[in-house]
Amino acid sequence: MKKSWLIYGSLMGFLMIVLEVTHYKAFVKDIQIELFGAVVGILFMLIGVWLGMTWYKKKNNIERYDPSKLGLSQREVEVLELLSQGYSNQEIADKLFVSLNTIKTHISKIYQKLNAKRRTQAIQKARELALIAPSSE
Amino acid sequence: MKKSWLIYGSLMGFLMIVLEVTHYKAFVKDIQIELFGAVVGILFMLIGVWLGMTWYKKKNNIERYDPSKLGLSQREVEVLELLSQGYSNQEIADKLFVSLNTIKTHISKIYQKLNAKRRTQAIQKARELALIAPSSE
DNA sequence: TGCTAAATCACCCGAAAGGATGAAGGAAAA
DNA sequence: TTTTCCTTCATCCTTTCGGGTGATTTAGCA
Repeated sequence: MKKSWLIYGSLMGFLMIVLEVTHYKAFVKDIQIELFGAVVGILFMLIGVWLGMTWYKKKNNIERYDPSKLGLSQREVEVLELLSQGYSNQEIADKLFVSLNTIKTHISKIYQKLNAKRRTQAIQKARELALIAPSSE
Repeated sequence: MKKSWLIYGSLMGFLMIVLEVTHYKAFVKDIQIELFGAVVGILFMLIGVWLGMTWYKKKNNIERYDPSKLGLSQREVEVLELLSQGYSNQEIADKLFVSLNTIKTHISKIYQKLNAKRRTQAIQKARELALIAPSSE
């Protein structure tokens, strides 16, 4: 996080200098403003592309969390796994030999801990955090 | 593929106009060239970030099963994608600028075609068939 | 040009899911 | 031995989902 901002800052600083130089040259040598705009545009576009790719890469390279670091208990992970496999609450309850209410309680806590509002969102987050099998079937 | 280029093209066209206007104003009202450069830079930076993320996303997308082989329409795949990203029907409707009922209809057909009973099951099956991104954000 | 599929939207109704809250037994830790 | 957490279960209530059905418009195809 901090590192990317350092790089970003450095680049911005560097660009300011470049802009200054370009700016004066543009004035002194009477270079057309369109060319100036084009150069600036291309430069920033390139930086933008690089930044975009870097950020996206980082975003998708989240470290695999230990379920316990999120406060998820074994049972909750178990439920989460079945949840992500497309089972209904009732089916999960049957599989784990507990009541429907129990499953609902577990799932409620899973939502809190994963900061999810829906089961599909919980699946999504669990997948991002690699809490569940990559493409479990 | 073609769609992204359309968007890109449109944006470029739009920006050309913006640049033209900015350009003339810069001349007429004697706005400083630094401001012009900054505006151009920020605009292209934004586009660049967007492009970078989009391209990187595409690059990392494994080939997907042909949705048409399952009889899934483009729109249905689109809905399926959002579905798998954890959005509620209402949210999907808002994102696609259609009514909730429309989304429900789409989803019903998706279930039929994927032979799913629940949205979580649809996600599961779509993932198995690689109809959707492996770990789409 | 009539047929078909896609996309859109609506209404009704029951099922499933989710939120809030409380409670109780047991195990582990402080 | 308190305290804390996990697991279990419950009730009440609201929201979301999903099934069924039907309708309209538009675009492509035969």
